[in-house]
Amino acid sequence: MAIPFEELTTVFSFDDFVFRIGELSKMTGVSPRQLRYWEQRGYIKSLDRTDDKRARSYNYAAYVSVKIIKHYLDDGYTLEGAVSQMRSAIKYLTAVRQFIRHSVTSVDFEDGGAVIDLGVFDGDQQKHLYAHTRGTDINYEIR
DNA sequence: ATTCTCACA
DNA sequence: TGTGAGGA
Repeated sequence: MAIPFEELTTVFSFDDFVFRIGELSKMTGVSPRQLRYWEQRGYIKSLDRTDDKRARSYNYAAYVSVKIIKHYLDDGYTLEGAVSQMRSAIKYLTAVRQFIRHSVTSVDFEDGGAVIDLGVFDGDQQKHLYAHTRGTDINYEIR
């Protein structure tokens, strides 16, 4: 029984994850003071604050950005350098994510491994490219 | 209990 | 960037 990948992506939305500054701080090891400062500098952004919500809130995208900045910061980069690395990393991640979103149409399982449908392969759009994965080993098949 | 802004012995 | 004040 193949799982329709698109349904999973609509049901499982990362945007449903929203954190406040204290939570994001614990999740990333970055102090609330730093988070506010980074936002002031335009490095990260919090969700729009409506009249009733005076406190900042962050989505998953913000979490990823902070996590990446923190990574390079710990690696010895300056804040500006870490932010630069974060921006390019986000570009790569976005490109890969988009590719996967549009290429993976379904996933099935056969004898312990996954069979991932990578969509139409030929110009006539009659055949699909399948990736058979077991662990880190990947074999391709046109069917 | 948390978060916010502002100022800085 | 940290910290404390004074509010909400």
